[in-house]
This record gives sequence, structure tokens and C-alpha cells, in this order.
Amino acid sequence: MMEQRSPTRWRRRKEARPDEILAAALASFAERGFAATRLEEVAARAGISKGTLYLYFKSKEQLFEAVVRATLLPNLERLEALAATFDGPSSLLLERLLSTMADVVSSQVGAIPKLVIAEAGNFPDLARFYLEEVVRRGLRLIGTILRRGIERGEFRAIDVDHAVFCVIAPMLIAALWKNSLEPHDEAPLDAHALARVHLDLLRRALETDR
Amino acid sequence: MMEQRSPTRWRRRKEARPDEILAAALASFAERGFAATRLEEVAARAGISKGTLYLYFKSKEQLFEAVVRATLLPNLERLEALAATFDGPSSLLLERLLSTMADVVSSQVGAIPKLVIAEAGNFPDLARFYLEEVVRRGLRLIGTILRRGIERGEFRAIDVDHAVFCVIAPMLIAALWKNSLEPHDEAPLDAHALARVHLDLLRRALETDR
Amino acid sequence: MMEQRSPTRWRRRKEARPDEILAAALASFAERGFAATRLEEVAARAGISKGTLYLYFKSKEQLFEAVVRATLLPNLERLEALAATFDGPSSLLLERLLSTMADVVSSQVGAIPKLVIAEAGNFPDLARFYLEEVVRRGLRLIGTILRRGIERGEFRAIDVDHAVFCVIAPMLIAALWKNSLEPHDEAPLDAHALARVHLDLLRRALETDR
Amino acid sequence: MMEQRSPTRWRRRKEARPDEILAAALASFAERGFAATRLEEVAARAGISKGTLYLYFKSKEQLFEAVVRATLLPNLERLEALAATFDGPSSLLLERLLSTMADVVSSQVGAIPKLVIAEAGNFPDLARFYLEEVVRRGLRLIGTILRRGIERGEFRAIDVDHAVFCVIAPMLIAALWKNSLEPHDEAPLDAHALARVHLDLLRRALETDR
DNA sequence: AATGAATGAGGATTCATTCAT
DNA sequence: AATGAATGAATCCTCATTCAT
Repeated sequence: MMEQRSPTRWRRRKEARPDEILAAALASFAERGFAATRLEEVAARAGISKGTLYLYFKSKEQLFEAVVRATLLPNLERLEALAATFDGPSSLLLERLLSTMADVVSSQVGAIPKLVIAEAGNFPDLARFYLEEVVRRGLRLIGTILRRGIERGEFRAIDVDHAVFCVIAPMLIAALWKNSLEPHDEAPLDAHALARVHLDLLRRALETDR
Repeated sequence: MMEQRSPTRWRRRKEARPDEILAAALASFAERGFAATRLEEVAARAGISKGTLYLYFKSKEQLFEAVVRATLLPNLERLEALAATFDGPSSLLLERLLSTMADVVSSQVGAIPKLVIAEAGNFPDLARFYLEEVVRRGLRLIGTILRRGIERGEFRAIDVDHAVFCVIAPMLIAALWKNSLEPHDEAPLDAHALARVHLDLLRRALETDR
Repeated sequence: MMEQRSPTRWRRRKEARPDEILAAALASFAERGFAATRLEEVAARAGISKGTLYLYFKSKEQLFEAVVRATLLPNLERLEALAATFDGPSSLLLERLLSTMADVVSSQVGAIPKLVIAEAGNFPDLARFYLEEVVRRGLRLIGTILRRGIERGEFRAIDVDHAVFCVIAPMLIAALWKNSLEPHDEAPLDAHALARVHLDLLRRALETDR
Repeated sequence: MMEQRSPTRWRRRKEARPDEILAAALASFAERGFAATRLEEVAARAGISKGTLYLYFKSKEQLFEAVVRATLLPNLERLEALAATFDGPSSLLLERLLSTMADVVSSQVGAIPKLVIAEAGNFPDLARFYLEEVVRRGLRLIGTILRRGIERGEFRAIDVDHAVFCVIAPMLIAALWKNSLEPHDEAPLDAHALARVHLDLLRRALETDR
């Protein structure tokens, strides 16, 4: 006599919830930014009620931080693993790296830099975490590759500390672009094409004097 | 002993006020972002009362838009004027441009890109204005320089449309860095040093095959 | 001795709330008028918090309109039902009508005409609603009765369109009086006595020449 | 060399100002009510600045009270003078009275009852003034006429205290109508036609049994 | 006398957070 | 575990009033 609900509907709920919430939150934060995002919207997107959010995250701020951490770490590790095990020419490693970043840029993850940049002033802890665990680590990764190339005689000697910024800058700009101005533009940016052009320029720029 | 009021509770400053308010607002928005900025704080910084803001700007949103427009336009025109009148080798023009951008980046104006990127989703009009009147115009300027170099045989043939992103990216990143993560870091980024390294890389990257 | 909180900070009252709020709002609006009524006062009267109001009505204006509509419609229908089913002499119908209006006048509902009259200029939609759905309908009801009396030979021929105003005017004035000047006076107006005197005058006024 | 202003422009200013302000204020209050009227609007209508208002009236409330008093008293005296000197049949006096009221109703003065009714709750002093000096006096005037008619054998014996309400009600309703609902209606109310119909009804209603 | 820039108290509205159910 | 009604602090904005000019 009772209304018979789908038996699988609640299956796997408890474990999946946090991730579903994080995904919903990322989408909302990416669209509107931290302050302009209403938890009601996040809850609706996650298919739960506002109150339920608080069973998993104890405040909006913590949800925000969790989104950033959860989204970034896997990608970072992926990139580091790539570099650590790579064995070919450094310019090929650079190519792989830029290509992987082009993938990331076009995904949901690409919204994170925008969020962190926008809210760093209001979230000192998050800013420091991001600075240490993402930016520094990322720059170090690039720096390692550049030094490897120089040591192996593939690249000419350059100011590595500053050059690393030049290496990641275009991919970062692409990530920001896709999550801010692109929705207001007609022509979407092709991140992979940009990565290829950037790589072409970089190869020449780093080439040892023949 | 009667309470002694400040002799002039307020002065008339109709001409100076708008600019003072815009400067105060830029500082606040740069620190906290649009939503987290309280108009009371802007007013205090500008040395006026909350209500006075509304004599000059009819809402927080309009104040925000005015800040962006007022801050950007003079700088844009400065850069365009530089390019229009320049007559030497293209790589020197590029040098001048990057050096000028490094100046801008380190000033208050550098906060604007962060603000626009963060709020584009909530201010469609502003996003479109910025896209057309700043970004497109800026990219066009760089594109013109690259094409000029190619035509004059100074630069090799490249995919200009994508290369322009590679040219401005490091300076933009520097602007964002200075207004978000740098306050949480110990070592400040030297924008001019970055510009020099970037220029060095670019020169090699664009060089024609000897 | 710890501060003892009320055991239930709030109860769930989703069904009862709207009506309680409307009653509280009617009381406040009647006392002070629309603009001078603070929502905090309405909330306090309804035993809820300011924020709760917004769960049920999305703005002060909509609350005002809801008060007017909710208060008027049941009474209108009551009067129309009376007339539609009546079967005796027209002057008796008039008597019933005036007597019912005297009841209404002395109740909370009597405050509505004052509110609408005062705010018609600021609430065009409400004014039109009231004009069509209350005033016109009410005047039509009276007109029907007068014409019925004339057709049945009970009343002499008169200018019905203007006479209807003369029929309701005293009851309306009584409603306004009770909700504006009476609180400042010593002697309250007896609406039923006024209705009786008015009916006496009307009977003579409408009587056919014997 | 100086711009030559019309020499008469400032003539007669000082004396005329208060009345010009009162007229402007009456118009604004009539349109929007007390609370919704901005002094800026009154000032603009009067062709002066906001600050100048305060040279003549020390607060919005006092301006409101001044408007009411200034507008009512001359008209009241006019009506009383009419009754005091009248010498013909009472029904003719009634006719004159209603006709004069129909004039008043259609003028700016007709807005006063609406204002006072709406704001009586917030202006106890004004309410008492209006009650004593306008309403009571007006009702007394009508009462005097009715009693005169009864004493002279022109009218039948009735409950004068209540009948007076029936006499003025239609004209009052007309005044309220013109200043609230009529702007939202297509067909304007003809106050004089209403007065004539009302007089016709009243004559019959008051007629002694022949 | 007149102005209008400046003020700041007041109030509507939003939304993160709580907690009885 | 989940809900969603209720809360109230926070903040934008309005406008009567003041006062230097």
C-alpha cells in the first residue's frame, strides 16, 4: 500500500554525498564566486536540502576550502607523477605538461584559480595553502624540468626562477579566461591550440645556440 | 566644557569627491572583492559618510563599474599611444610595452583584472565592456606589433592570434599575483625582472631563422 | 542558574502562519498606514521574527496587497450571496445590506478602505484591483437592488448610477471614522444606529408617490 | 558683462513663498500621502531648494500640519458664513451647501480629508485639530440647518445627530474618490450631479408628511 | 535669504546557520 | 540521516535634516 520508491535510490548515498556536494559547490562558486553563491543553490544542485549541507561541512567557508583542496590535489599529483617518471627529452616533457594542463584548464578544475585569486584576501589560510601546496609546488615542478633541460644541454642557461612564470602563464590565463570572460564572448579559446603555439615559442626560446 | 565639535563637520568638495571615492573604492575592492566590501569601509577610506556615496554613485554596482572604467581607460590609451607613434625595431617596441605593463602591474591598476575576472559572472555588462574595450583592444595592440615584426622580417611567421596570449600572459599573471597571493608570501615578485626574462625568451622565440 | 531558554525557540506552523501574519499586518497597517508600519512590528505582533515574514511574503508591498485581498474577498462574497438569494421586499433587502455593512464596519475589515484610499496613488495595481473587484462590484450590487425595487414598483424612478453612492456613503464614512478619528474622540460612533437612521431616510427618499 | 536677470523675478518673493510651498506640498501629499512624499519633490515643485523649505517650516510634520490648516480654514469659514446669513427655506440652504461642497470636492482642497484620514494615527494633534475645528464644526453646521428645518416645519423630526453623517457622507466620499481611485478609472465622477441626486433624495427623505 | 553638499539614523531585505521534527 | 521552518546579524539604501557657503 505504501508508495514504493526505487530500491536503489538511496544506495551508495552516504559515501557519495560529500563528493556530490563538492561538485555542486564547485559549479556554483565557479559561476558566481564565493560571496554571491547561496548555499540554497548549492543544495539544490546537489539534490539535497540546505540543512543537510551542514551534516557534511560545518560552514560555507569550510565548504569552500574543501572544494579547493579536493579539486586541486589529485591533479597536482597527476602532473608530478608524470614528471617524476619521465625519461625522454625535456622539451617532450614540457609538451606533455602543457598538454595535460590544457586538459585541466578546460575542465571544472579550471575554475579554481579564479576562485582562489578572487578570495585570497578573505581566506588567508586558504591562500597560504594554495601558495605552498599548489603554486610553489607547481612552479617547482616546472623549475625542475627547466633545470633538467639545462643540465642535459637541451636548454640554454636562463633565469629559471622567473622563466617558470612564463611557462605556466598562458595556461593559467586560459583557465581564467574560460571561467570569466569566455561566456560573454562568441569565439571560445582553444586551450590545446594555445598550448601548441606556446610550446613552439618555448622550444625556440629555450633552444641552445646552435 | 561643552563638547567641542570639529570646526567643519564637512567641507564642500564636489569636484574632488568622485575621484577620491573611486580611489577609496578601488583600494577596498582590491583587498576584499566586490561582495565582501562594505560601503561603510569605502566611505571611511574616502573620509566621507555612507550617505555621501550615494550623491555620486547610485548603487554599489555602479560604483564598481565606475571604478573599473575610470581606472582602465587612461592606461589603455597610454599603451596605444606608445605603439602608434613608435618607429624603431619591433622587438624594442615589445620591450617598451612589457616594461610599461610592468609599471602598471605594480600600481593600483593591477587590481582591476582580478576584480573583473572574479565578478564577470555577476556583471555581464561590465564583462562585455572589459572584453571589448580592454581585452580585445589590448590583444589587438599586441597582434599589430607581432604582425609589424613579421612584415618587416624581424619576426618569423607564427600563429599571431594565439601568440598574443603568450605575450601578455606573464604580465597579467604578475598583476594577479601581486593582488592576491603576494601578500601571503615572503618574497615579492619583481615585475620588471619578470618582464626582462620574458622579453629575452620572446626575442629568441620570435627570431627569424638566421 | 543558567539562562533558561524558552523550550521551543520556534514551532513549525507552516499552515497557520500566513493567516496570523496577515492579521498582524492588518492591525499594524490599520494603526499607522503602510509606510509608517515597520515590518519588525508586524513580526512581533505575529510572534515571529522579521526574517520569517519573508518566507511567506516576498516584500512589504506584497504583504500589503495580500492583506487587502485576503480581508476583502470573503466579505464581498458574503454580501453578494445575501442579495442573490433574497426574496422579500427591496427595502428589507436594503436593510439587511446596511445592517451587514454596519457589522463589517466595526470589525478589522473596516480598516481596509482607509488603507486603500491612502495608498491608491502608490499602488496602482492594488487600486485597480480594488476598483474593479470591490468598488465596482459593490456599487453594482446596490444598483441591482435599487433597480429591482424600481421594477417591482417599490421605489420611485431615480438616477441609480449616482444614487448608489448615496446608499453606501454613510457606511463607508463610518468605516473611515472608526479607523481614523474615532480614537481621538470621546464618543464612539454607533454604526448600527447610523445604519438605522440612514435606512429610515432612504425608505422615505425612495418611496413611490403614494 | 554680467548675465542680466529679469528684474521682476524676485519681486514679491518673500511674501509669496510660504503659500507657494504650501500649494506644492498639498499637491505632493495628495498624490503620494505623507510618508511617501519626499521633501525634495515638494521643493522642486515649489521651485526652491530643499534647504529653503526649512526657512519656512521647521519639519516635514509641521509642513503637513500647516498644509491642512491653511487649506481647510478658509473653506470652512466660507460655508459657515453662507449658513449664518441665509434667510430662505432650509432645503434651499441645503442645496447651496451641497453645491458649494461639490465645488470644494473638485478642487485641491478635496485631498485633505484623504490625508487626514490616512495619517490621523500618526498625527494625534492634527487629528484632534481636524476633529474639533473641521469635523465637529462641519457637523454642527449641518445639524443647525436640519434643526432649523425641523423647527420651521419644513423637515420632519429625525435623529439629527446621526442624520448629519448621512448628509455629508456622499460629498466626502466624492472627495476621497477623486483623490484616490478616480485616477485609475476611466469615467470621472461628476460631483455636482451627485450633489443634485443626493439633494433630491434628501428632500424627499426630510419632507414632512403632507 | 537661499543653496545644496553632507550627514546618519532608520528600515527593508538577504542568507548563513540552527534545531525541532 | 535528512529536512526545512525559523532565526537574526549584516548591509544596502533612503531621505529628513543640518549648516558652511
